[in-house]
Amino acid sequence: MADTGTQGGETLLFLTDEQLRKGIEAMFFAYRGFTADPDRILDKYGYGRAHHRAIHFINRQPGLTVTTLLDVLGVTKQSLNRVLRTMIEDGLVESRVGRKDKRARHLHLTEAGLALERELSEAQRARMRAAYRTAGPQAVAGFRHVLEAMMDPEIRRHYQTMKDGG
Amino acid sequence: MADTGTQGGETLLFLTDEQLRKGIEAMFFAYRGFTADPDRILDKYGYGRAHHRAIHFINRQPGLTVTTLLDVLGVTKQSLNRVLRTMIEDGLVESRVGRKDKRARHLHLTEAGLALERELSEAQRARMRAAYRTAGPQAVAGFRHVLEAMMDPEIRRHYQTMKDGG
DNA sequence: CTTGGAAAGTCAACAAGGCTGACATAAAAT
DNA sequence: ATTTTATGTCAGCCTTGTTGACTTTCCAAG
Repeated sequence: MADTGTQGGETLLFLTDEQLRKGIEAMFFAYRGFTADPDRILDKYGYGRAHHRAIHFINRQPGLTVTTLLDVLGVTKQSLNRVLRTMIEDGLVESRVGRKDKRARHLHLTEAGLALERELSEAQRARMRAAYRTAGPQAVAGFRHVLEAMMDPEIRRHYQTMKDGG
Repeated sequence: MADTGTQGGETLLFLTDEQLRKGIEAMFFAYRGFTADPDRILDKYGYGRAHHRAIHFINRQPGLTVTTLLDVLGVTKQSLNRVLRTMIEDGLVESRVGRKDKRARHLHLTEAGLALERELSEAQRARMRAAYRTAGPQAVAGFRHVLEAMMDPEIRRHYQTMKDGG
């Protein structure tokens, strides 16, 4: 392997403005690909990305409260409530009153919600899987490492918390 | 180094659904970080992400036509025209009638436009640079590799074209 | 020279999904 | 008893995406 390591000399080539610009464009274009497949599916059902994000995290952490979800998504409660309400009305999401704290609402996906989650995440994972396969395990490790370093510290907490199935 | 290579056995751990899910969340959270700094700057001037994207690609390829930009950004001309018009009125962007083909409009940043571009891209590159530095050159190569594999083929063309300063 | 069609721009209308502010209710905490 | 927290809701605003219809300009082919 070529030594692109960290010791000396012309070793920081990867930090040139041009390299950084390419990284920025890569993020922009890749994110488009990342959302393309789910967007098409969501469209069929009259939903949008906001619904997808909510579904994703409710599935990830069933029973989480509205406040927790708000925190993870980083939007206002009015904004979240709009998408949550439609999904509850449509029978994709169930909102259960807390046993201990009766103010809290715990969110769960219904069978229909789980079905949509699977359809969405299968499409998204298929693309991710293809990219991973093309790039190889070492690249995947690097990918994750850079993305993690790019997050805001507060957000990184959410990410890592869910690592172990918080 | 631990062998995470491609030969056999438990070697495809990185393709488990759980690993793929983590990659998906990493993209989501990292993209938030990626746009956070420019968003704050844009807000000061009353612009949005759409303006940033236009500025980025006009700077990248000065003199490009509206149609080309439309193609790169993947939005409708009505949508692009709205942000372009405000930036032309505000004196950030200049639209020059083509010499050969007088229908075509060639877009350039003015001094003011270049100044905003610098402000935006410096902020974005600073974050990128920090992430790159933390992760190291090998990780950066992997990062770029996975992102590239994640793009739609048609989009990847744009990306690679601009690699050499199209 | 006429005409077909591409490039660009504009107007109108609409939708998703962000935002703020104000306010209501229930329940927990002090 | 009072304050704080969690949730939900109403109203209104903004950005940025969409479609559809239409005009002007002008290159290029016939």
